[in-house]
Amino acid sequence: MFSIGELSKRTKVKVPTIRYYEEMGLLAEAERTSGNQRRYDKEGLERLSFIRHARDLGFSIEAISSLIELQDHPDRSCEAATDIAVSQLADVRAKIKRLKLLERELTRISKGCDGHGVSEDCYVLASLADHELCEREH
Amino acid sequence: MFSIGELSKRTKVKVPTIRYYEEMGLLAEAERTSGNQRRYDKEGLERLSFIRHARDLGFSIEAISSLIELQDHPDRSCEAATDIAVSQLADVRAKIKRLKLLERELTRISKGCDGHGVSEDCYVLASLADHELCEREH
DNA sequence: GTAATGTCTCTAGTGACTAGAGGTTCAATA
DNA sequence: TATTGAACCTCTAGTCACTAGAGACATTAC
Repeated sequence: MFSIGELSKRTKVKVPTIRYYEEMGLLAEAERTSGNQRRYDKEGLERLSFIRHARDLGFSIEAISSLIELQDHPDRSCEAATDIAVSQLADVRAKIKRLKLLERELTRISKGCDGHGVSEDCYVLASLADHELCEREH
Repeated sequence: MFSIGELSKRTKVKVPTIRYYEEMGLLAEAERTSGNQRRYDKEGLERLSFIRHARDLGFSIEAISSLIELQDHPDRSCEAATDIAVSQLADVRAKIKRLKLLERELTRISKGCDGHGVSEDCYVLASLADHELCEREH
């Protein structure tokens, strides 16, 4: 059994975040010492690692809730889990797509001014003021 | 002179968002009718278009504030403006990089399970539980 | 026994909005 | 001119996933 600080060190999840996950129902309520401090075991550690990893991959708290629910019922179909992963993947791909358009536009805009002039003639400011100056929709 | 609803239509920025921008100091306080309703002119329209475009490109409210400050002083050096744009570009590139790693990992994970089994054997869930199953850091 | 560190709960703040309540004003029609 | 209905006003609170800080209590090392 170890403290919340120890759990934090092992999982690299900050202490207040652990408490937050408990409040959100992602982590079961921890056992307490006689002095009301939380104590964790291997199971708590594994669950938090799971959450941490899923968060790192960009899953929402809600999605992680569903995944944990499935984990707790090993006999259920895992269709929902793959659905969540696939939708998360689609999300990531959409974000990449959009960011690439932005990158293109920002690169163009940045190159338009070397920063040595005055604001009145700045291509960066002009570009932002006038969408027409953009190469394409973004 | 036109109403906030009209401004909203022309810029595609929602009405409460316009009020929010005013509160944040991005938009000057609008003139009011005798009945206390906001009225805008061409200048307000142009400024909001500027904000909208910058937000679309992912600039933060704070960054936009600085850009507007520069816009209002046409004689100042525009170095700060190009700095902001360049740093925004770096930001976008960093995000793309990270998302590509995620995409790779999520693709691999998604392919590992067709969703027809039970949760106990699900590769998606196993991957999330065990970071070691990942190809690389993400 | 004491001191330092860790932990507790609670409230409030972050960014960029969005939603809703309850009331007022405007513009178009009868 | 009177009425209606849409648009507008302010204010508060909610979103997401935390993060920060205050003030009090517990644990651990010496």
